[in-house]
Amino acid sequence: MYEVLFNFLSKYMSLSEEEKNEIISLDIFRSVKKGTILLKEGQQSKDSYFVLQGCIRTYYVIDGEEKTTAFYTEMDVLTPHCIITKAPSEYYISCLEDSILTVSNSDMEADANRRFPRFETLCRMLSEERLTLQQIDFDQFRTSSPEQRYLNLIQKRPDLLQRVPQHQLASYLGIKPQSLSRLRARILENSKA
Amino acid sequence: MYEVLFNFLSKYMSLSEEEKNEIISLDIFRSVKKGTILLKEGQQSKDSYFVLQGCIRTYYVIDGEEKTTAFYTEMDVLTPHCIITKAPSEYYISCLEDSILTVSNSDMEADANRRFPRFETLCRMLSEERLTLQQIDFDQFRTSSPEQRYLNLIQKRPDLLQRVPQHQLASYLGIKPQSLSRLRARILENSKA
DNA sequence: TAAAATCGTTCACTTAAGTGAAGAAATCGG
DNA sequence: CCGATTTCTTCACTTAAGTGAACGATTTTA
Repeated sequence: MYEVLFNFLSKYMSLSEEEKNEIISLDIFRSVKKGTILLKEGQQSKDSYFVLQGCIRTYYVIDGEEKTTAFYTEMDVLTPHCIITKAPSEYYISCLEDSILTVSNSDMEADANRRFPRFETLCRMLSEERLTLQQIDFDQFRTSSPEQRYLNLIQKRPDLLQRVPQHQLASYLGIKPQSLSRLRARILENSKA
Repeated sequence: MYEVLFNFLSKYMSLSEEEKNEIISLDIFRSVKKGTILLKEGQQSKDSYFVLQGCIRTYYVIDGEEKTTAFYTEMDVLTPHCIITKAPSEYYISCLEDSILTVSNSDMEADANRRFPRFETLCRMLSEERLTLQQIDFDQFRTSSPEQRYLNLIQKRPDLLQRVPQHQLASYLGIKPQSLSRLRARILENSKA
């Protein structure tokens, strides 16, 4: 299990055995059942998640409707907004599948940053990279139609189509479930003709 | 001029006179005329920008049409995607108004990160904060209609309505200029009735 | 300052998304 | 294994965005 984590980290830096042991000693793995709510609207939390296996999602409840805004799968890091904004959470985090996560407290991270410059470098690089990749996603979302977004999703994250209910994908694409259903029928129709 | 920069940085950490002098010695200020293209599609660059005064924007050219995806105004930092992706730029960066920027090379930043742990901490905090704020923006964009996005823009960045041409705002809102024009007329109509 | 380019609005028409309802299919829970 | 819920699709209708064109109004620039 640690191998998956170390393998991920090795993309950014090589770790000494000592450092690996230090990480292991933190005992941060957690198994989470499908349906578990990790964070509720209004709550505050200091926990960040790294997905080793499975899928978690964030969603808002607006006028009684769930609006899914992100899916986190293998090798993704989720740091709840409320940790940065220091305000109660505006959204929910829930577990879409039985998952294995690492859970790290922001105090632990601050401590690690203080003690290991290399850890801080890793965090800086990771968040700079995430920021840019997300900007690219946002740009793409802004500049394309729902249909293009859907076709793009098929290319970029085909696994989501298999593991996520359609109505959750719909709000992720910025439309209603009925529209996604219609849009899919339209695409199928056009590819036939 | 340095005061504006130091004032910004003081939100994150206090700087010693030595550190301030070090920054001054880098000589990174640059005055840029309206209309100047700072980066072209296909080019690579190592320069990042901090806006002290003025406004710059990023835009893609898709099917011959400009699609504006971001505006950077006072106290905003723009790190071009190509620095992180290490690929040619997919978009343009252009100067909307006569502006005063700081221009920093990514080699300089890497050097500063190596020499000053505090600088690296600052960069980590800034990019973690930017990442979260941008996620919130993206969530809001996903979960709202063009009209809601426009009303939201009036609240959040009223200055943009004054300083940016409408057709650039339109693509920023994910719609066509004609639709923005109509949408504005509709809002005005409704607020009268 | 005059010609050219850019910009914003409007119009008529087309296309696609939102809405509310209904029903079939799949999944879940006891 | 069966009933209940959830999920997905379809339909008819409404609303809003896309398209192409036209026309002033501004701004640019030569």
